[in-house]
Amino acid sequence: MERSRRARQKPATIHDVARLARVSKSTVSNVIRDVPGVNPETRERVQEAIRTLEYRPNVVARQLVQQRTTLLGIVIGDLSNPFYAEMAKFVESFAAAHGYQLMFCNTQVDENTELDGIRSLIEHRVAGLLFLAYAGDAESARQAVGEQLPIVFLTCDAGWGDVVAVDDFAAARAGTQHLIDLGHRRIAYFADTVHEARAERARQGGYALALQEAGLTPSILRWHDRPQLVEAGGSICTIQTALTAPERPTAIFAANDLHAVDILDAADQASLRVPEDLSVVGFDDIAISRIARINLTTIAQPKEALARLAVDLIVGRIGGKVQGAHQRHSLPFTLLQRRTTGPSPAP
Amino acid sequence: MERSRRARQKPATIHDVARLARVSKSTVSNVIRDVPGVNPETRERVQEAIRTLEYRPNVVARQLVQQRTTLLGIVIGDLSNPFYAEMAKFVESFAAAHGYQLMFCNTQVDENTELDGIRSLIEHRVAGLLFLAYAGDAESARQAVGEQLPIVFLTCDAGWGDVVAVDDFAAARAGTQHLIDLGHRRIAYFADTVHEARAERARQGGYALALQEAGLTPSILRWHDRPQLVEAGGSICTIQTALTAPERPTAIFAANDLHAVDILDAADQASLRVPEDLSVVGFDDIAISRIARINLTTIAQPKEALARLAVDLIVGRIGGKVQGAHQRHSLPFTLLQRRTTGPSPAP
DNA sequence: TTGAAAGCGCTAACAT
DNA sequence: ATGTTAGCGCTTTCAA
Repeated sequence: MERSRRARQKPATIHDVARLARVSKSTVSNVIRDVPGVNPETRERVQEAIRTLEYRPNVVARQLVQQRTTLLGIVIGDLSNPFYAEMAKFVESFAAAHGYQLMFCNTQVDENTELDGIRSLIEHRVAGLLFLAYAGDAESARQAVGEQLPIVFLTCDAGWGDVVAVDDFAAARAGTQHLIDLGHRRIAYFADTVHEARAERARQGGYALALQEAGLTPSILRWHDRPQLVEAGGSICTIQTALTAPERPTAIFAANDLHAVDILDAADQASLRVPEDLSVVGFDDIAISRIARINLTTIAQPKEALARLAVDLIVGRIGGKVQGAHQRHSLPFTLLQRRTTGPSPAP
Repeated sequence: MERSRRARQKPATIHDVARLARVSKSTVSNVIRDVPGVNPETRERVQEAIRTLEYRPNVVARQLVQQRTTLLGIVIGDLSNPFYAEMAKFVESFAAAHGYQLMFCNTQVDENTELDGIRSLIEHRVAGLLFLAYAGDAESARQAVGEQLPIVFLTCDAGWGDVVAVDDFAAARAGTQHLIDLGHRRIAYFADTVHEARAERARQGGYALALQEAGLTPSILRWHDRPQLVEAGGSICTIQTALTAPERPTAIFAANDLHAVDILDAADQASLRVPEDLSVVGFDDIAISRIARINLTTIAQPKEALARLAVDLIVGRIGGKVQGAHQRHSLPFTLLQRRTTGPSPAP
């Protein structure tokens, strides 16, 4: 018993199976891979041997000889944002349906770790790379990746590789327009901390255009380093101050739902009523936004469709079914009018 | 140009580097692995070649020859639960700090897919397996895994492998006792849908014991298949009915924060005031529970410490630094009294 | 229908 | 200080 345990410390190999079944490695290989034309009797003998040895094919060896893996690298900005977690979940399930596994790399920490993560993914010879909101420097990532790998940017964009996303610019414009239509004149944008990201810039751009068309003045808020502090037009103050000052915004368009919830929370703490005193629009439609206590007006992204398309696309590229120049897929967004937006308060 | 592109379709190998640098493969290998005793000049020549060829060591080949990987398999119940997403994030970062990558497998879908996922992880020769709330059948998973792999159950338990978790039983008991101390007599438990899981059973057990000691009668609620419908003591009704019936509970202990938020939402829709009419206690302390609009009384788990310990443990087992029987680490929980619990309403 | 043999890219003795 | 060699476990021609 003790002996057989020890003996099995090293997992059985195809060779062990072949010996036990008294066939050659090739025959075992044929059985494993379901190649037709194996004598049923032989097949049974091999399978018997596989069972008794608890043999598990070594994918590492297979990958080496086949010169390809069924691994997809996924780079996630921040898993603790439910939007990305949900996206990752969808991606995982579609990838699995195509026979791909996910190696992942969450990389909020710092830019070098991030690059190391990407490098590690590549050294593992992932068949493709999926970026879910990459925040780092686009150029250095591009260099680390090189040319020989299908890349898909999902709900983000770095200017190279395929892109699957909603039209962030149009979406932000629509969200802002909704506020303008409600009569608001002082509408602020609550920016994401990752201001380099293209998606973030596009959202901000859509916001700015809507304001400009209405003859209004943009005003950008963003978290400062320390909690509860925001930067607004170069000066720093508490979020409560920003929300209650004389020239306070009557409406805020937030870069994402998490930020919108932060605003809601600050408003509550400043005894501001939503939407009577302050309207808030978010972006993403995460699960929590739907409950009665939040009931956030937001731009919904079609998460499942985005994930499916991204996976189909990258799998297509890997298999050579998709070729040619970078594609750009823009899926429709939806403005969900819930209860955090209402008419502008009288001046 | 076109030619050089084509030429680089296949990534450079150690052999290419050796040829270009006019040394042997071993020397290149020594340079890559930072083996001391390489002539500085030679080293420079090799590094030059590596740069010009954009050479990236093939981890797959290395893994094959070294007979080990630096991959950790992580099985996640439900990534869309922020608790698991946050845990996964911590695990990823500690694993990366130890030089390990994560292959992941989210598997709510169905049990077979789940087993396939585990099998795939094993065939990829992950060095260890981390379970974050495994929901499937413990025995079949155990069989799929076999004996030759370090396993750590993190915030869950299947009765085999190391366990890193809080004392779910004691925690649930404490949470329930808090409600009892507030004078509540009809306290229900809102169960997780995954009732086989040991952690879930432990929580339910702690709840039951606290009630029993106080001479009160347990009552279990859980989601039915269709939304908004719950099972309570064999009968099925809407959640609103369950919360407003004559014999309604005045307090609910929920299996996790997500469920607690569901209760809050249902209470809002039934015009029940929290905590005046209904007290609610959760479990996990996810980020959203902290905002003013939720302000959920809950049992907090030390997420970062749990993740760190789990990773240290599994890395220790892999490296042989940790040996012997399965360990069971119980980390302290904290009852966070916030604003969803208050005195029982007068009868 | 089965087997023999070459080799995927790398590491790790062992020689030189 | 560097090179030679023998595999790691598998797939895949090609022969038998």
